[in-house]
Amino acid sequence: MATRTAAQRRAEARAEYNAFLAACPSQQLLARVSGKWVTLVLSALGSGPDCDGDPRPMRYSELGRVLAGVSPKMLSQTLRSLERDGLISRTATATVPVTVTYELTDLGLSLHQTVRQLKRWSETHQDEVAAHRAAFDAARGEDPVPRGGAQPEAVP
Amino acid sequence: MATRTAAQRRAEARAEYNAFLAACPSQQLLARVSGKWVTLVLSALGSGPDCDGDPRPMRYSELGRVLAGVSPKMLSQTLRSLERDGLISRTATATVPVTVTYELTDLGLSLHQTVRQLKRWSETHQDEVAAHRAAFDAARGEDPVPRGGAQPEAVP
DNA sequence: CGGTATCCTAGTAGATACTG
DNA sequence: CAGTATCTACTAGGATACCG
Repeated sequence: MATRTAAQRRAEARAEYNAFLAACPSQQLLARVSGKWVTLVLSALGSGPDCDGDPRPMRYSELGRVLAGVSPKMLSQTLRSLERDGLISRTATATVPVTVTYELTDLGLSLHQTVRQLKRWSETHQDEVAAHRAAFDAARGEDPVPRGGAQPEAVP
Repeated sequence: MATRTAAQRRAEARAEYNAFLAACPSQQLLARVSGKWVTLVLSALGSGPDCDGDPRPMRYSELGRVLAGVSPKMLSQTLRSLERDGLISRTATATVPVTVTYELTDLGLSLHQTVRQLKRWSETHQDEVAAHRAAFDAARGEDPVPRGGAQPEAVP
């Protein structure tokens, strides 16, 4: 029969939607960039260790020092995924001990520029957001007036 | 004594770094924007249900229909966090049944513009990334030459 | 030095059911 | 219609130990 429950209809819709989400370039980019260390690696390679210089290649251990507290696993994983997407290039020199450097590609550099735009927005508006957030929290804490939805019941 | 293990030093560094990360506006923004439904809500409110119109207010259930497959919980949660940050505004009209509409604020609109920049980048470069990715995977699959690190052992 | 392999935890997304 | 409450599942992130 053609009758479906709401849950079934949602499940079907979700199945279709997954294809859309998977195909949607901006969602993919967000998934790539939203990793905890991705933007930090990008910044380090794009603006030097001091975050306000020129792009330059860096070694694995140097990145590990700049991104304080990163575990070897996450650093490896992040670098590998960025390399996979052609955003950074990896160069191994057969010295002893082996020397490996990472560097932004042109593609990675262009992404870094775009991310800087986002960074600029957040720097410009961070206090606005903070103010809204504080106001919102204060309103909910001190004046819990019902806003149409259910409100947590006060002590009887 | 002042001697610390590598793990202890990393832990300390991480503790300091957390403050930096928490304070870093761009990281905060990314955390805010990288939620699965955040950008979709932003797009829906910023470009209409067809994703290529003008910004206009939408109702809860309308958003639920446009963002196919979203559960009421996630929709609520996403809308609430966006409202908290002052990116959208919520308006409840005391009709029966109650009518609630959501709308981008100026702040939310400006963020939407910025996110569109990111979207543009991903649309421009998505095939480059895909090509790199394919090449990388092919190289690893067909020519597993050791690149300095350990390679997964073949069957003995 | 530059990683990989293994195990573990904690936060986030989703299903389901219920309320004003 | 517009949510809230509760439970479960998944996976990103991290600690640890070890190899080339």
